[in-house]
Amino acid sequence: MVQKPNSPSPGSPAPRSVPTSADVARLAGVSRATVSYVLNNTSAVRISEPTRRRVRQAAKELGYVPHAAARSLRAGHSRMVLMPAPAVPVGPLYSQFISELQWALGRLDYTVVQYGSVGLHGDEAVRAWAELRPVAVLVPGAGLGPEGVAVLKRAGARAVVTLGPERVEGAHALLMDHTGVGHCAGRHLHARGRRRVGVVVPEEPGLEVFSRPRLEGVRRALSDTDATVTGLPLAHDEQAAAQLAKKWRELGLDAVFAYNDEYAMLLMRALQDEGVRIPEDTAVIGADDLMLGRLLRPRLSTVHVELPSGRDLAELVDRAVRDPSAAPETHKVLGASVVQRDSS
Amino acid sequence: MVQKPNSPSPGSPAPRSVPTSADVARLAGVSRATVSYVLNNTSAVRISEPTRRRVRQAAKELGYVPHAAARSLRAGHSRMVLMPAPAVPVGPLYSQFISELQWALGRLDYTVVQYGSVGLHGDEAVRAWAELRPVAVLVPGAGLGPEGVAVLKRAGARAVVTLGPERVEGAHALLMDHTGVGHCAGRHLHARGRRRVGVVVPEEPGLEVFSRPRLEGVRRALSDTDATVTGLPLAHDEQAAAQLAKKWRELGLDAVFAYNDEYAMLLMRALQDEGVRIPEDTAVIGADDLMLGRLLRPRLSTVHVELPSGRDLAELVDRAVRDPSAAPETHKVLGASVVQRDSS
DNA sequence: TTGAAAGCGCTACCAA
DNA sequence: TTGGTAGCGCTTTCAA
Repeated sequence: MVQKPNSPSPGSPAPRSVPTSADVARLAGVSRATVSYVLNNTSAVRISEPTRRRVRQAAKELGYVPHAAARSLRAGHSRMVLMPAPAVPVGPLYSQFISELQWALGRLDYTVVQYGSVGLHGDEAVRAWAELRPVAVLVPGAGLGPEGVAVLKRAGARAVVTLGPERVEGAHALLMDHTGVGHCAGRHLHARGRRRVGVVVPEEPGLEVFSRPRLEGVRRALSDTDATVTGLPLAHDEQAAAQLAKKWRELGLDAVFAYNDEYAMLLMRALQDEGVRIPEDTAVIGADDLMLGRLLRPRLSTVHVELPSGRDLAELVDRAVRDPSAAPETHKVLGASVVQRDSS
Repeated sequence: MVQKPNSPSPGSPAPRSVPTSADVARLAGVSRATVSYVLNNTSAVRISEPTRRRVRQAAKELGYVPHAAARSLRAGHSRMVLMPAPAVPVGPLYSQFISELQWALGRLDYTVVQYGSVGLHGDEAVRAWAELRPVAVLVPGAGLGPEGVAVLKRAGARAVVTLGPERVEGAHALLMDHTGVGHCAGRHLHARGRRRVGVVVPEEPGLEVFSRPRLEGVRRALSDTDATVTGLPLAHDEQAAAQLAKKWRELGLDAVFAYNDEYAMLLMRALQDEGVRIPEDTAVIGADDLMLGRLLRPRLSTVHVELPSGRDLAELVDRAVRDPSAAPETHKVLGASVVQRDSS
């Protein structure tokens, strides 16, 4: 390891070691305490203007940047909000939600960090998050159990919020109940007189969290009726769609809920190529209300999904951090409503 | 602030303070050093099996999780690779690239962290990153200058890699030259006999980094020909597209490069609604080779863009971290090739 | 107005 | 085989 040179040779771009507040103090001819006071604008202490200038000058000269880890170690807490980064490419809706959330939390002076936990699983992942001692953890999807929540809290997390299908003991919950999406679609198709309903279930791994409840929602919507529900596994791939379309007539379905707009587009094209008329022979409805649905012909009916606003979640987090002892809040946050166009 | 209780009342879920290695040591009846040895499997030191068991048992009992900040403070370095999280929702290609990269770096025992720098700008952002003392920083897009690189390096970053349009002094570069994408498209359209070429330029903020070079690339491809190039500002919005389509004939264009497949779909639909025949009246080509292009009719020609593999970038990072003194590498990594289908 | 020093949690050196 | 302890960089109390 490189020794810290007391007097770095000036001019040469040698790999000098990282300047600390002690270096700044030395250069400015003051103590480390004074440096801290000046750079943090500590109001409880009056520092003369000339001293301030000297310190700031020295800091700039050395390119001093404080060490966040040391700071939060000393402080005993940080303002880091941790979110595991989703492993699967998730849609534009969610991306926008994240951006909004980051912005809102930033305004409340939190730092949002997405942690790449691609390789890790369950316990391991939770421990890795806990090591960072975040003040709050936002966990999308399922996979976090009550033990996980306990680990995080014991590691000092003042708020744990799950964004997923169900409550988890000890954590705040933004209930994103995707059965509602399916339910909506199912009711709609039934109301349009359809009785043999197919439901696309993506084969891509990682999407089960959404696809299973959406299918279940359709089932539930139609359980007390004479309609039938058929799950249709489908890869996001032209060939797979063509294959499915080929045996469409023998499936005898008169409607399909296509998981989301992208799968709907895929399937619709395949069906049209196969001569299936939409919506006469088969009604199609997607979900997520993406732009592309409006551009298809016939225009794609869809289930509009309303995510919570990033601002609201940010406020929940802030509230929870300020009063960790408050009872966990549970909010149902997934609005679902049908946007009928021409495909159903 | 809560005082650390020496004997936490058992049973009650009171907000006990976070257990430290000292707590584990106390409970196991050993020293902190021994705890560290056991939990880190330090091979240089032999600890008896009974002691190991006692330590591990105590750690589990307390739910002990080491404090990453303290550890890396002590160690003088971390294995955190920092990436600013993109502010604008970026496509599936990029998302997948990130996932792959995270996975690959994870295998090399790095921890990837996406830092939400939505509110921050330039200098501020760089300082915020530097405070975390990452061992490497990967910066997508433009916006990082040589001074920024210097700040990061002075803060101990052993590697700085830019993923953007141009080299930055002192940093490794993955040159993603989007002029190549436009150039490809321009050449293709010219070869197909088109001479009055429109180029869609998204109005959405944040996309200029890509759209400007793509336009420039078309310009360059056609600069020595008799063809003309017209920039076409367009919002990602049905109405805007309809408006543009309405005045299409007076624009007198016989071809358009639509920035990417999504804008291409948008524009194509508007043109078709306006009775413009594709490709007879106007050839259309998109970019990014998304699935949706294959589903359009006519099938959409596109510029296939080849991002670098996550594994390659991970290896570059690792190499750079191991030998920070090595000269910065520069790689051109944006493959671009036309996929001709039926729209051009 | 400024400085000396303690201590956050951890690891690694040296001594026992 | 184990323990004592210094010290990473920072903030903050207490004293001067």
